[in-house]
Amino acid sequence: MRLLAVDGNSILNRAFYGIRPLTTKDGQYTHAIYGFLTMLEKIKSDTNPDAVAIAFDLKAPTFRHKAYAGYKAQRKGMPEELHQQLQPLKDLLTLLGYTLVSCEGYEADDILGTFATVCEQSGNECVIATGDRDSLQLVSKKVSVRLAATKQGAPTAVLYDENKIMEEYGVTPSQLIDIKALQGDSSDNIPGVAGIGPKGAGDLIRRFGSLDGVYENIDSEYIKGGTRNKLTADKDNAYLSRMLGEIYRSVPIDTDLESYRVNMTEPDKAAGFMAKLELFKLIDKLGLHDASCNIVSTQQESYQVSVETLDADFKPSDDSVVDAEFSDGSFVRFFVFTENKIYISEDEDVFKTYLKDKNPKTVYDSKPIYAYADRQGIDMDVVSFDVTLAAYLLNPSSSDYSPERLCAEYRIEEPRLCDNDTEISPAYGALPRIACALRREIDEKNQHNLLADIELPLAAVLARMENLGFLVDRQGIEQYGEYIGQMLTSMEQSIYDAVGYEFNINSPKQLSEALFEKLMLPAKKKTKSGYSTNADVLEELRPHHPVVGMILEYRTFAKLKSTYCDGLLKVIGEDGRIRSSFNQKETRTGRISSTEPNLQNIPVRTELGRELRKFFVAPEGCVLVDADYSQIELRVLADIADDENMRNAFLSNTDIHTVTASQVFGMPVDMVTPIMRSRAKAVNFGIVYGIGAFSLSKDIGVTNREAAAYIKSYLAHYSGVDRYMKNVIENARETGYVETSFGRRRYLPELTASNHMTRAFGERVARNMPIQGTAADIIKIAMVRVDRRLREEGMASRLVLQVHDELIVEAPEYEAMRAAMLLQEEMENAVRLSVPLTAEAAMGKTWYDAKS
DNA sequence: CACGTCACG
DNA sequence: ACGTACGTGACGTGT
Repeated sequence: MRLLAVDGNSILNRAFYGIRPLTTKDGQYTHAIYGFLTMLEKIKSDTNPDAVAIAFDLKAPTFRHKAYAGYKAQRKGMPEELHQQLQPLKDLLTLLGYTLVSCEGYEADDILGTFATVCEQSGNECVIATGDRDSLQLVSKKVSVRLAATKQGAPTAVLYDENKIMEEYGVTPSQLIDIKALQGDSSDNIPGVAGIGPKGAGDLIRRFGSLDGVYENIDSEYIKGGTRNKLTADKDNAYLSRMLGEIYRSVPIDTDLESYRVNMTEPDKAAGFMAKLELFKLIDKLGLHDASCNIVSTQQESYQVSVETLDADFKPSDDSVVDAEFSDGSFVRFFVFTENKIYISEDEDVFKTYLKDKNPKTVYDSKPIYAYADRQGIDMDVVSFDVTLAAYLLNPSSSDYSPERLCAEYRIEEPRLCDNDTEISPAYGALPRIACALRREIDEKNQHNLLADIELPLAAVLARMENLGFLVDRQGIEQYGEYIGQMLTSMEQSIYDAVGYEFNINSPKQLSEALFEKLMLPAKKKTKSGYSTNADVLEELRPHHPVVGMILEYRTFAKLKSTYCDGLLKVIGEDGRIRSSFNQKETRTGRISSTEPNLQNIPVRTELGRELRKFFVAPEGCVLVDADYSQIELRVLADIADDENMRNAFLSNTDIHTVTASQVFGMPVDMVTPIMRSRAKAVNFGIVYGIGAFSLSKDIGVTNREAAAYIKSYLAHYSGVDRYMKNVIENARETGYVETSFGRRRYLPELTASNHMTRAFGERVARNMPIQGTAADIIKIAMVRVDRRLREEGMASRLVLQVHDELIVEAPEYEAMRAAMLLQEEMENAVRLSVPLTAEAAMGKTWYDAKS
């Protein structure tokens, strides 16, 4: 038979460092477990073993059989993020039916060596799975090694047999031990012979066959004087190293291969265990998906739901959930999920009646339903519950709010569906239970108001904005694009001339060849795959060569052409309007995002780019009304941090950056120079983002030291902000999350990481999210109110776009002034903070003109 | 599909 | 000793 012998610790290590970190909601790391099992599956499918043994080291200190006290004593303990995955992995492997092998005083590779020997002697085959090349010495006719590695997240396992080793090293497997005896291995504390490296050691062993052979021929003409002296001086070390490097092969373990057959007795438990670790992909991969639902609800009886056609009107019961299916915006069918039944109906009139009904509605996903109602001219009430929005509030870091995922996450059983002649997934049958669980958790976390007063009504507003779209001037964009295109062609030529040959300027790879190899410009910053050519770097290089400026200009033009001209032209509707999607469940801070196209990043900072906004227009007889908050994030900060100085700055209505400059530089407001103001402005931004002196110094071009002094002075003068920044992190460490003034949460497992970078990132997020998130809450409230008032007051003006601190309304000329007043009023009064909120409104025929 | 780059708040 | 501000989305290149 064929035994697969796995070096558990080695594979776990490879998985841990080879895959990007992943945690459950509460911060338990799981990526090494995930990586281990995908690797194991990969090797199993490559080798098709009859039995599997998984070897683990026992707890340190493991001195194995060698009487060498220093051996591995300096090896660092494993990081906490890895350690916390070890026991769960072992438990899971056991549940999956694998036999684990450990032995006091021996390391995993000794156990592998023992299996290799036993198989060899009994005429069985042994495949060793490890990430450690040391085990290559075990290879023989009957024993092969699968060397595990992760290539960009995907597991690979290269086969090493005798031929492959000869090909790669030019020696036999056992000669590898002799090579290592000479070259040593600092990571394993194997000394070797000082001054002999991999090359020398390989040459010697290939020539003389073994360590003994080398020393027998120590005086031969083939060994040069210098090498001879080194070998003689370290002879004892060489033989000690040989002993240390040789894997032990007689560990007292069960060597009856029959007892290592894989035997999973409780697949349900195994799947449940993985569900707890939120390793849902893995459950699928191991073919355990259905089973998982049965265990995750251990207390409940397995239940079934029947699927029926809805044949009459219905009054949805309190605990039913509705979902609807549309195709190109047209109604297809809708579902009513109750505890025991799923009703399906293709009757559009029944659905419309339901929408018009005043009963409370619990739906799976409300936005498409609002959008449909809006298109049908149905004035439907705000729903009372939306499953996906509730799930988003409970964990905005998730990227999947499907019923399948929610079932697994909230340990809710997926029912068995009877008479199911639709393609609907069984998890939908659990929607009533999911909704029930989410309601309870929303209440527990005090997020009911956030859901009911902000997110639920906002979904309807977004749906209407999506339906309406933003009118554009197609011809204008086309002409602008043609001009940009002509400019690009001529710039392209100038760049080729300046560099001396033609290449693809859009390729960072080819561009860096041109700049750093052909033109020999000094490279400043590296990326993963080469030298960076980003705008910061090019800006520094500008004085070195005239082509650099041309490339920078080329880049801005290329961006305008591809993303904005070509990109926008592709998505203009037949009626000349562009309809973006607004995603309410995307960001971890509570902002909304805009896609296909993204209308939240239309250029504004440079004049040429800003011109594009002239093609975002109001229809005949209408104008655009645009209002944006002034310094909303800093006002929120002043409020949240309860900082008296900053509050007073806003109360006195003086320019915040000027006030900050006067605080930081210690001088009266009227002595502040433009340079000081602009530096203070950068500090204000930096503070909101979680600041570091290094980045600040780079941003404003002062020394690290000066930047640090600015920050210090800032925090000394804004002591409330200083206090807040300290408190918010401390709090987040205790509770595991941060939250906005309105109770929107973000969990921060990063704060417990042992990696400095990761933890520092967590801390910056902790400082930033409550600020950015509260600002997001505020403008959402404003949107709900603006939309409500426009409709209640019978006005024809409508919201068309939100850009984080800016709202745009399309208004008939006759009511434009009124819309502008309404907009500004609702934005400023959306909430009451300890500082005033101000919004500036302006109007014009185009977005360009309507920006104040 | 990942990466580098760059557009916005 | 490490790498360097928060949050997004789209495009082109290259594996």
